[in-house]
Amino acid sequence: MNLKELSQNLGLSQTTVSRALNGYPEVSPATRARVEQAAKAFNYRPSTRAKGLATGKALAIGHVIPLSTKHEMVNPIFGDFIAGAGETYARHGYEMILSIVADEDEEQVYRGLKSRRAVDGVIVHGPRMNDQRIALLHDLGLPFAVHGRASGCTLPYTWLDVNNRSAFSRATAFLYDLGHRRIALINGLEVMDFAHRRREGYAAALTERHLPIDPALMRSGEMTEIFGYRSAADMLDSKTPPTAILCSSLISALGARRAIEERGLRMGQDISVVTHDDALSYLQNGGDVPIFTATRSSVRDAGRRLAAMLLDRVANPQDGLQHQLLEAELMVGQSTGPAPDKD
Amino acid sequence: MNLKELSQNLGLSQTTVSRALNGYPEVSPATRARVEQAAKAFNYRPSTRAKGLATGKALAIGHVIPLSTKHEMVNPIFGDFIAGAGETYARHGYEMILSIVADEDEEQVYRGLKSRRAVDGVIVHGPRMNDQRIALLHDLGLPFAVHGRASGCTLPYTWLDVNNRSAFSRATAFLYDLGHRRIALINGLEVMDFAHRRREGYAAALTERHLPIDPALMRSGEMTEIFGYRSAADMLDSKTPPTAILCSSLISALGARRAIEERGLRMGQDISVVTHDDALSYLQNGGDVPIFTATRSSVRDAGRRLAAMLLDRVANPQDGLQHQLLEAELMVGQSTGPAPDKD
DNA sequence: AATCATTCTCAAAGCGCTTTGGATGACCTA
DNA sequence: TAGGTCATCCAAAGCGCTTTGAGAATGATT
Repeated sequence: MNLKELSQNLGLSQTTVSRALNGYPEVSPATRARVEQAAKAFNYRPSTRAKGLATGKALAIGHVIPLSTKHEMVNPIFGDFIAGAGETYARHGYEMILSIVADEDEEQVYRGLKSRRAVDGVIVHGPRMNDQRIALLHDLGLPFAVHGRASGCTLPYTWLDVNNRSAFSRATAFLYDLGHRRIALINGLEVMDFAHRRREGYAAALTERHLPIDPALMRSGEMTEIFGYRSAADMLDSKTPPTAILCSSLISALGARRAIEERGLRMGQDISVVTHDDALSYLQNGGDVPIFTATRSSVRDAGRRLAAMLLDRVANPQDGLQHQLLEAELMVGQSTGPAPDKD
Repeated sequence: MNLKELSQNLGLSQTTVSRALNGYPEVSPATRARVEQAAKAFNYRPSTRAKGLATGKALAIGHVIPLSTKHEMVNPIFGDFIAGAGETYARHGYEMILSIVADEDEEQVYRGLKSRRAVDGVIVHGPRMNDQRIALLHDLGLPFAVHGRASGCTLPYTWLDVNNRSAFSRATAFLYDLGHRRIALINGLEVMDFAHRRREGYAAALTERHLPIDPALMRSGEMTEIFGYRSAADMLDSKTPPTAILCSSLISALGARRAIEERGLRMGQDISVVTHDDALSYLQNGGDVPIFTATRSSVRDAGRRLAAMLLDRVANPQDGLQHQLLEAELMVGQSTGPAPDKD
């Protein structure tokens, strides 16, 4: 069923039917009702392509997901983020177009989306330090919004980020207050902006408290279970092991816990662990009482919000750029406790 | 830059330029080269929408991801599956359109994709037993391909599946051969077809070996870490604990391992564990030597293949339906060993 | 009864592409 | 020279929608 058939069916012109369906005022309520009813009955929906051609809008938002080139790894948080964004798009009649792409092809993908006029805007995932994508999108004139920020980029842009710096500095302070003095950091890849900020927060909190920044207590890598395990095992086996560990992800925290328990240590007593928790649907941090003490911020909620910000930008390009900085909650669970006595 | 501008620029008609770009024979090689060069120089790409309108193809494939209604959970395997499918689409100039949707809205989403002519076909994720989506898509006349199968559906359809039944029956046999007689199953939700088949394979292997099927040794639920932990803990604490555990996912296997180690048991000696491993990029089963003995099948590869099958179906609707049944590898790792002596 | 404002409705153009059905020469053949 | 083939290229229609610029119909006003 297309517009033509529908309008013939109703004995009206295409114009009238189109206007009735799109809420224009120059249609009588009676006619509008009749049209809407028929549209429903015939399950009529305007062709996205035709509508897009006519209006010049694509009614679609692109998500370009970078593939970590090293391990061809898809960041596991993106499922939840996208679920959140999808909710927003569904509500606004937008489609989500997904490209998963290796770093070296990214520029071509953005250019393609632009020149094929396939999307009205894009979401930038996983920003790195000095991310060149921001300048590229600026040049292309393609509206975009960034999930996170890119330290070192001077250009203004729309973003939504968790306050990673403050989250990790608070977590470090929390451990300090429990008496911990050797606090380790098992971080994500520090070319990623979020990981860089987390380290800054961690380091700042240590420095404020006149604690040394010890490279032996810092690890950075892709946040897998095995990376968490190896990093923790390695540090725990050293001559001066940490009494507390700060993890960048629940997945690597699971690995850290394994290393801890494997050594006969009890998490929350012998060793404290704090992790960041993205509140992923398939990786819940325990039930009512969290297992891990965590800095928590829902990535799904971030998806909802950032998508809304981008749609807003697309609809009102003249408005100023929006930013949202979300504070993570520090939730105390069973994985932290006072530092054990030294002796 | 659009076709009109490009052709004016070249002093050719739109027809010729279009033909040159689309590989039609009635264009001289010289002209074609000139056109291609200019297209590259101006970074011209035909508008997807206009092309779609003119050809009647959408040049897009829809992926409808069901949201597990209970916990609003996005299946963690879908990231890798989609990465694989995306590779195929990129190679063929197709776009991927994603909808993440709660069960109750699924029908509307499929109808919408069809009536808006937004996609040429869809991939069905996470088929359940007697899945009604298959009949729906059949009725709608929307080409589709299923990742998995739906037991109970009599209609023919294109699918790609891991041989879950044989994988789990082989894994069970493997444990039996090691001397295990009390083998537990920590399965996914058994409304999901894959989980159903895994249980069948498990049960069949037990029955063949004249072992009883003990409901006390079987758990079914969403495959989270905590579910694996609780299920394993529960069974290990019973009067007659299992000596081996079969897990449906690496994530729940991690939980099971935690329960095992928490009880001072050694995995691979006191308790054996076999898990299914989807070879997810962010959840690797150890390095060179797998940690878990596992039935392994790359879900990313499945994405690549199924996408290719669907594109083939879209391009050649008259051809017969394709099916692919992949056998999982049984990889022996460190988590299995002979059953401990009874005495 | 004539005029005007107000609703409501319509025909047709246009969005950027593909594709049909020629048209135009150039080059042979007889 | 006329007729026939090719090899190239083109004008225009059409895909399904929105939107412009008007045209009828209605009712109110003079």
